[in-house]
Amino acid sequence: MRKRNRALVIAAARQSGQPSRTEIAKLTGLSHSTISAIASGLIEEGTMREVGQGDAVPLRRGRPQVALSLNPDAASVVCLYLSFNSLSVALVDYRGETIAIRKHRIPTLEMTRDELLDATIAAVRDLAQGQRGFLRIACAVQGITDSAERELLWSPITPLSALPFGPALEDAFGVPSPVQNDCNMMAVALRWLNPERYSDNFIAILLSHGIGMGLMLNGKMFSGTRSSAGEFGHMVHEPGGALCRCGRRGCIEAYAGNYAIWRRASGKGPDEKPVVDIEAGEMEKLAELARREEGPARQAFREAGRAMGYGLGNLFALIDPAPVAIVGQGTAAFDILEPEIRCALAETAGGQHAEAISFETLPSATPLILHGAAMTALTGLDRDVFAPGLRTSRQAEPSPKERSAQFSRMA
Amino acid sequence: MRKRNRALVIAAARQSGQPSRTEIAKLTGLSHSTISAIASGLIEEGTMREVGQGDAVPLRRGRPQVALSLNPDAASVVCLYLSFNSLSVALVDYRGETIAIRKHRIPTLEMTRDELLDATIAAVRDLAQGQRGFLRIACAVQGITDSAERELLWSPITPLSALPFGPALEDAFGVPSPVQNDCNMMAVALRWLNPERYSDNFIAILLSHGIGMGLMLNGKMFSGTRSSAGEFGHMVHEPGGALCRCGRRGCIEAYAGNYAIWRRASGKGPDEKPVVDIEAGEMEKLAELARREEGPARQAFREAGRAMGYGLGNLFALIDPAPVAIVGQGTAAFDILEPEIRCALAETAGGQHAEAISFETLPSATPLILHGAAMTALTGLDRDVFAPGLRTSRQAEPSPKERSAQFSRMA
DNA sequence: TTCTTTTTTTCGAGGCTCGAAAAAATGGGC
DNA sequence: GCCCATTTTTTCGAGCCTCGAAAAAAAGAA
Repeated sequence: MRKRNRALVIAAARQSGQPSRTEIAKLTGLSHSTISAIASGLIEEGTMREVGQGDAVPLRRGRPQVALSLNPDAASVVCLYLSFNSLSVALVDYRGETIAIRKHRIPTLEMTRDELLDATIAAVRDLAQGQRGFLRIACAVQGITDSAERELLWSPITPLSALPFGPALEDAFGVPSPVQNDCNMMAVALRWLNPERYSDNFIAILLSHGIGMGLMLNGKMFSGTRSSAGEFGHMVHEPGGALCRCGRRGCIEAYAGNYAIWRRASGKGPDEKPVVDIEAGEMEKLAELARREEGPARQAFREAGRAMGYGLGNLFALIDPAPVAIVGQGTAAFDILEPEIRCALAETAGGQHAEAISFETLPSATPLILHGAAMTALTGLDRDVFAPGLRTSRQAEPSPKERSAQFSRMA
Repeated sequence: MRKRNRALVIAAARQSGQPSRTEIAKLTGLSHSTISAIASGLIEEGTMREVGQGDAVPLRRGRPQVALSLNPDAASVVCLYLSFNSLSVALVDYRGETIAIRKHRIPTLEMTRDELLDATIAAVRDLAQGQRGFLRIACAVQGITDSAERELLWSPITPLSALPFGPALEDAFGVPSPVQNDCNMMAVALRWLNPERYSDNFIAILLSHGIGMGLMLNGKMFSGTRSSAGEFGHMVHEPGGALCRCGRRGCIEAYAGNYAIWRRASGKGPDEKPVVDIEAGEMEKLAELARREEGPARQAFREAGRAMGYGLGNLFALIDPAPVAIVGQGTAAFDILEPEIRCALAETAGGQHAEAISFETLPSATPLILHGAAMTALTGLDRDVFAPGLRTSRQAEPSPKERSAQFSRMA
């Protein structure tokens, strides 16, 4: 009970930055006395800090509020993002501020299993050198991860499969190191950055060489039952259709991924093997061409939009319209895609209110993904370290407790 | 806190029928003292009852366990199921045992708004006449309901829309009367009947004239954000394809619903307007024909299976394989459909482990739906009446509490 | 009849939250 | 410059709740 409320207070502080005790009381709905007790506990153990007047000096009568803040030195975490030819790492303090950030270019496609694992370990070691010990690593990766958040099951960035980043990092640094899908991290970040718009149900789509998606349902990240990642890009748009990077046919990605648009715009057939990478500039040129005149480029974007529109329609048929965030390099051409998307959407069951569906575009994905990973790591830390005992889901518990959980879910 | 544990105890009792205090303690994970206190409270207020030795007389030493049971007279609820030309009502006691059940044949397609509402009211009145007052009505309907569970937004059983069954029943009987999708009720029932197989993530598909689906995700019924009902049947299988009952084209239902199979098997074109109803015997004849020889009937079932397979594949691409229950008249031909479904599934991203996906068929839907509605009503009763104060989601609360909820979701 | 065993109840300790009241810290007005 | 009004924060006691230990109850076994 206390644990839950501690967690509540920490979450409130993390969200609002420098709240006073009174603000926390309002935010959490707990009484002033309770907040006072919890806050003094947190301060005493060094999790929180009083930081004087905060920013705004209120010119009101009465005892001034004293701003609280999570103690940046209470802990730090490392977050990293592994994508095609790129590895980003960041060190983040307990408040969520980035202390250091670094980006490495590595040839992921050609690297062996051990080279990939060692590269991530080296990147973390390099970043954290001389820093006080961090307590957790959050690893965001492009591709499908397992639901235990231990390894990368499959990824377009490497021909290898089942890469155990989680155990490797845990062995190297001795701290919990969950591995999660990059698009899920995007969704987590969006929720922190704009809780008004992105609250309990929304969709984050990453548009670049391939297509990924993160789904927030009922206020929780939805990761499937076994593996993670809603494979929106690999829903079938046309049974038996264009060749996809995944080897199957007719996937949405095989129409709307960069490689697909490029393939179509270059007049190549839908059976042509997808190319590995396309420069952002190249895509921009295609978009420019499509904006200027009728032709294969415009047609390519049209088909891309159509595939996405039907896919979204199918998604909405299942889960109902919700705010959509479109993230990544592909947003640069979203002005061309959007009319086609809406047009296809309107033809589907999910698109009944197609015009009401709201898209937001965010061009840069990496900062978002790192931020999501950081928040995931920090809330994990809160759960495990600063307010333990709450929801120890994966702990080996005696069956009574599990049963209890089952009943509480039913009730 | 007490409220939560009371709810836990009630849920445990409802699930296991006649548990002793010791069993409840095991099941809920609470201590014996707590159970003792809660149980005596529940018994005193008449919610629970001691029922002596229960069924099995244990031939062990020691003080014998005394079996508890929910008091059947503590309350009763009415559940009803409105489907094409049919209205079923049942009166259920607080234990969940059916006291009375009745089925009416009504021409839903031709009835006016008021006739439909009055028919449901009359059916409830007729059933409950002379019985002690019931405390809740649960209304399962074929079609799309709103997320507030007030009305039937759209349904294949009537050309009318936005039928306010909830308010109408509440006005007539003065008790809460949520309206929910029939397939969701199926899913709820499956979870009660077979929690081993149907636990936190599974899919219930109703196969008959049309196609419906209920989705259990993360242990909760997933109903979209605005309306309810995962419209699996109206996901697009072939963009611009066969004409569907809903007026759109290419929906899964337009290939796999009874009317679609019948249309294809009779050699009619995919643009032919769907017929309103087909006798079960007629469908059985078609299935027989398809089993016997190559021809349009077999081809029709093939295409039906293919549409379902791709649809399931797309679904699994998003939410990962989970147990599937296939319910309703259409299961009679599932032996013909299954190979095709698996074959199409294997071509999709969601079908990577197609052979591992498990289907269970249950021919009769109505009892399942009524049972689900009954359980929904009873757990609603538990929440509102027998353990109030827990999660009063829709109550007008001061914003602090809502905020609090927001934070707790983030943490 | 007495002993064992098992279930259920009782009792007291320890936590937790909350409301009310007190204490602290400031601006405003004279 | 002093006192009052106002607002925030802390303190204190009441009231719940859960739990463990011990006691009581209710059988079978010897």
